[in-house]
Parts: sequence; structure tokens; C-alpha cells
Amino acid sequence: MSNRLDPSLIARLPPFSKLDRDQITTLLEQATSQLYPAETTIFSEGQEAERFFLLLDGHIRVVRLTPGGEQVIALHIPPGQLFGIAQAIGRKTYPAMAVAAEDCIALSWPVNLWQRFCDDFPGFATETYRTVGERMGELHESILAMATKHVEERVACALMRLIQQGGRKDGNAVEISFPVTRQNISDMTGTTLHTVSRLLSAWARDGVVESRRRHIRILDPHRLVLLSGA
DNA sequence: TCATTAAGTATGC
DNA sequence: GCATACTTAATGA
Repeated sequence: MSNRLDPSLIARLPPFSKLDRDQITTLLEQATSQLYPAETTIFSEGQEAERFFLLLDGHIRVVRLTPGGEQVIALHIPPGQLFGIAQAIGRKTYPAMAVAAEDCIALSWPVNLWQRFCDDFPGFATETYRTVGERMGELHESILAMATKHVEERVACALMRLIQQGGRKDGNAVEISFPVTRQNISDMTGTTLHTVSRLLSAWARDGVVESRRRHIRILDPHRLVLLSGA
């Protein structure tokens, strides 16, 4: 695959921002670029971690399955971030499933390059550990919310997490820049799509949100914060 | 305060 | 026109 990728694609991204032109070129030469259509599973939980990924465009859902076969959405990965980085947490298998929430473009490298990236590229290791730390914080937040908050507050929190990582500002309003269904939100919050639907309808009547199919816009972010019980 | 059931409308390939 | 997304009401834990 002699794919010619533009260095400017990744030069500004945190894991690579401290690298010079040559280093970035080397890095891109070893990468595979691929399109993952919406709803594609990129890798599954427990699968041998053969590659690690950098998301260039789109959003990824990180999903875990319960023993009962129900899915729980742990978090979302925004463009510009690494994912599938089992090595960073000392694992040889992926800890969760990664699904393309919309059409996604990602670079990937074989795992045997991971250590070399850490050794050779200044800032790569520290930046990846920073994002790992951030994701842990996010997980802790939702665990706490699950344990202590009522459904309405949890759904409001979930919306806030969505706009935090996939929000596109539009004046006072913020809209979630990738497709989200009520089922998705219920999978984030441990409730049913019916409850999510009722809440969104009620909030729409109050002018807090506005939603089309697979598309949500928050008209009044401040009131959402209040609803989240924060 | 919620899940569940059930029965409906809307939307988009 | 069929599957998928979404809405709403009723019932009961």
C-alpha cells in the first residue's frame, strides 16, 4: 500500500505535535489508512490487540457487553485521539469493543511499533497516558452517576458528556455532531429508550433541547447542567 | 421513580 | 413497503 498521506493530517494532534517533518513522514509510511462505515465493529472485546489506531474523522463508540448480552456504552472517542491502545494499559487484548458511530477514517499501526513510538517520539508516551487518564476520569464520573443519581440526572449527564466530546457550538446552542439514538443514550445510562424518549420530549417542550431523528441539539446548556444535578 | 408492555406515528433506504 | 427511530399511555413493581 503506497498510500501518500498528508503530514498535516496528524502534525497538530497532541500525540505527534512535538515531532519534526521527517518523523511524521516515517510514522505515516508505516500506517494503514482505512474507512470504517457507520456501525462497523473495528475490534471486539477480548480480541488479540494486533494494531492500535488514530481516529482521523468520525466518532467511535466504546462498548462493553454484559453477561446477559446487553450492551453498555462506556464512552465515545472524538477525532484526533488514539484508541485501541491496549498496550498503554499493559494488556494484550482489547478491553472493549469499538464501533464506528458514523463513517470513520482511522490510521492504524501494528502493535510491535508501539514501544518504538514511545521510545523514539518525544511527547508520544506522555500524551497517550494523559488521554488514558482523561478517559478513566470520564468512566469514574459515569460510575458515580450510575450509583448515586436518578435517571433524569444521568441522562442529562450523558448528554453533557456527549457535547463535551462531540459538540458543535452554534451560538448559544450546542449540537451533538454525530448520530445518537435514544437507544444509544439508554445504553449509556442504564435505562430504557422509552424513558429517554419521554425525557427528551419533556425537555423539548421546555425548550431545553431540540431533536430530530438521530440528532440532538441542546438549546439551553445551562438548564441541562441544572437537570444533571451537578 | 422507573421498567415494561403495548400500540401507535414518522422516517428513510 | 419494510425496517428502524421515535412517541405516548397504561400498568404495576
